[in-house]
Amino acid sequence: MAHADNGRTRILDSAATVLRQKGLAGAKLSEIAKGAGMLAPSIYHHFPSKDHLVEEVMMEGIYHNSRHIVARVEVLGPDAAPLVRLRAAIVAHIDFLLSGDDYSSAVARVFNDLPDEMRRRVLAAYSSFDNYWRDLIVAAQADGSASATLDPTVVRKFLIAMLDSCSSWYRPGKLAPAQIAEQAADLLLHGFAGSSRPA
Amino acid sequence: MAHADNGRTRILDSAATVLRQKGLAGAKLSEIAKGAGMLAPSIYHHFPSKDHLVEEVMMEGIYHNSRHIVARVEVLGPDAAPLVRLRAAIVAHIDFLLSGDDYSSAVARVFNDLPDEMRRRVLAAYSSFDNYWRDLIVAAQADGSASATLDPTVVRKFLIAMLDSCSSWYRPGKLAPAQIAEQAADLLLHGFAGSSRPA
DNA sequence: GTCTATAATCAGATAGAC
DNA sequence: GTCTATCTGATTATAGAC
Repeated sequence: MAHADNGRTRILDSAATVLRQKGLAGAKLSEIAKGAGMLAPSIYHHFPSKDHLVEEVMMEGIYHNSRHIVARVEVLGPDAAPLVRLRAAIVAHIDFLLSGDDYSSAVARVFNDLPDEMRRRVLAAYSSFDNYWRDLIVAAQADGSASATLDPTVVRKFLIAMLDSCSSWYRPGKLAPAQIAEQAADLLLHGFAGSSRPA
Repeated sequence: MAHADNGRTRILDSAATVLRQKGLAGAKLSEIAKGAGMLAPSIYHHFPSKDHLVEEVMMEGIYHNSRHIVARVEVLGPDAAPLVRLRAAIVAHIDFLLSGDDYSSAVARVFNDLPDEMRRRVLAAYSSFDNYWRDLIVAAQADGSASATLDPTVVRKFLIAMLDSCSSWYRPGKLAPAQIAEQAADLLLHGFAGSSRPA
């Protein structure tokens, strides 16, 4: 299950790994092919172009990520307090990113470098998930447990940027992913100011 | 003063603009040259390679940015409360980024794509400025006005990632830079939770 | 389905005239 | 100091054998 052994999936897995590490322009087809145990031209038996391959990695990454986070939030049930749900989403997002999912890390790394038309399509696919974050944020404001003076869109942009940045600076050995996730949630929900914070 | 008219500076200005908009791989020498009113090979009269040119843009960007922020913080005087100084730094950083400085935006955009050796050098140049942020953070923790349970390094990474993200999603016409800056400072210092915040 | 050529393209870099 | 012309190298993509 971890490594599907058909060629197409091996190529996708390898592409996600290389894209995550090298970025869009740095991801050469020859290296992707090597990771899949074949040579570059063989990729064209499975994908019509590099762009198509990259786009499929992006779509997979979005799907992996959103499915994981939604599952971790919805297990709390719809009656959980909005802030509890939001915290769960934050922790799940970092957890997932740092637990090494190459697909979602690849999205975080190369999204801004995508060709315009492709970025539009990927963004469209992302929008339902974006709305999920937005709903979590707005729900907390609606029931009075979060600051209504903050713009929900700005909060979401800052939140996602902050969380996504982890994959570029996290190195195993110092803080564990779970600790970083807790710090992110504390910082976002309660802020840096204040000598202690509510439990 | 806005546009120095010697060739070398025109090339640097154009490179910063193109790097900011297109990223590292997307920034072609021909386009940089066009922005400077010349053709690609002429660049080599002023710079030995594209890498040298890019590195100089990065160094300028760091210098611009740090000088601006330090000035806006230090005008408060050393006796200002640490949190007041930190807030000033946050506001100044966003202000500067969104006010359209191409050099510092270029740094935020391409830093992660830089070749390894060059990224090390740029990071080294950045480290004194990094320490400046760190000192602001640690000072607030030391005098009890900020949470001591948060790791200063993690706070700094999250903070910078959040602020730098502005340049990729900000569009004139909605919230003004000053408003975004205020929201960033409120979110970071006081958090999203809480129905109101201290003045 | 993967391989060995090889084409087509493009961008960074160089040579040398003006 | 900038140009025209050209070289070099890398990379995506194709053709066709096995």
